[in-house]
Amino acid sequence: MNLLFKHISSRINLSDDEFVIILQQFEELKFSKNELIIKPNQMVDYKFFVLKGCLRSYFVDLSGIEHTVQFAIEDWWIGDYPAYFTGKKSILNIECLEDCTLLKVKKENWEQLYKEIPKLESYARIQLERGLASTHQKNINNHTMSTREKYEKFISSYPKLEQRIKNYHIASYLGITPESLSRIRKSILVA
Amino acid sequence: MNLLFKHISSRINLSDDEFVIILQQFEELKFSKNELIIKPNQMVDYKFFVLKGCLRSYFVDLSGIEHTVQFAIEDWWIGDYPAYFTGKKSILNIECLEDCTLLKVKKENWEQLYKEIPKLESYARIQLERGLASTHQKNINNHTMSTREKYEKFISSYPKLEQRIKNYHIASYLGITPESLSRIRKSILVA
DNA sequence: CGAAAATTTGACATGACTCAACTGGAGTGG
DNA sequence: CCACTCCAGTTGAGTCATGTCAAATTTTCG
Repeated sequence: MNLLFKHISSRINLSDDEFVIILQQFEELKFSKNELIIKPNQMVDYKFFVLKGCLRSYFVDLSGIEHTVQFAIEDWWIGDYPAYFTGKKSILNIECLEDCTLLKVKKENWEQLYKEIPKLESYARIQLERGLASTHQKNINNHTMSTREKYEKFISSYPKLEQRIKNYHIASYLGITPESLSRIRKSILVA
Repeated sequence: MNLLFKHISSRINLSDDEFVIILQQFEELKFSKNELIIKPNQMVDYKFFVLKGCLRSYFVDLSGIEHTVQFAIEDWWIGDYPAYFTGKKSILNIECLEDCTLLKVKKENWEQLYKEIPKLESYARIQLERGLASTHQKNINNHTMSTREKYEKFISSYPKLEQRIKNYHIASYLGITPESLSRIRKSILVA
């Protein structure tokens, strides 16, 4: 079964016919490992659903340091949401960490679907609510947990991700240096 | 003009009649300074719109330290969103920092309104999108900026808030101790 | 096998924390 | 009007986690 159908119909009731209408607005694209599917300073009026592969979004600060914002694997949405939602130029890079197969949809087409299939706006709202709740939780964890605890939480929350991702990307996601992560990993092994 | 009408109609077109229907689902409540309008471990199937006053939401970690998540003044929504969206028990306290006048709406009534006034779901989605975009931005700032820069950004972004709020609440929002904030303020004065 | 990439280790610097003490202002009661 | 208390904010000293920079080691992959 199509991963996107599964994803949407796990949140709202969706007929096969309706899904056909939805899928018509999507474009299936393949990208190679290391390719950047979004670069900073672009108009980003589209977002992606991952059918296969692994990606990360990150931004580069003034010192040239990369900060990973999000990872995505099969069954996840990914995009430059600040840009997508506000219409401003992109600030993120989105990079394929593996060869990827993605479904791309333009914002205007996606929002047009709200009119044809109103309950799709409920799906969108539910997704946003979950995103906001999890971002809130992540913020809370950021303030509450030690770096070590954040790392342990990350690998226990996303065991599938951890195996597919370099440690320095995890470090960049946790907001620490690879050296610090290495020391934390060592201290966990010893204990 | 009613602040809530102004808020909604700045995002979507809204007739007076429709607003009457919406307002019927709200309850106006007054609270005193220092009152907690939400405490942890409650069911929170409602949220608030601020007509007057100043509030903050915060949680208490295992060490007993308070972490301020959000401030709200006139024209802002506030609630325990993780609890509201997920249906789980609350984790936040929401405290009145001044005497407050609030509009309360229950989740089920609010969502019922989506059926009567479908474009209200667009309003909800737009609010969520902005919330998510600003939370993303806040996360980015957290990783990019020094504590001093975060403080300077806070007071320049919310000059009205700063005057109404104790420094130790700002410190708690920035995730630092009041002592550290004091030292940062001193270093800014000297420079 | 050999080169490049990823990870680990060491030495030192730094920013924030903790804990304790002190300052200054607002409000209160004698 | 003064003494007292409370609260917010400031200051000082010592500690610790993480950063930086450089080098060594291990892993990956053509």
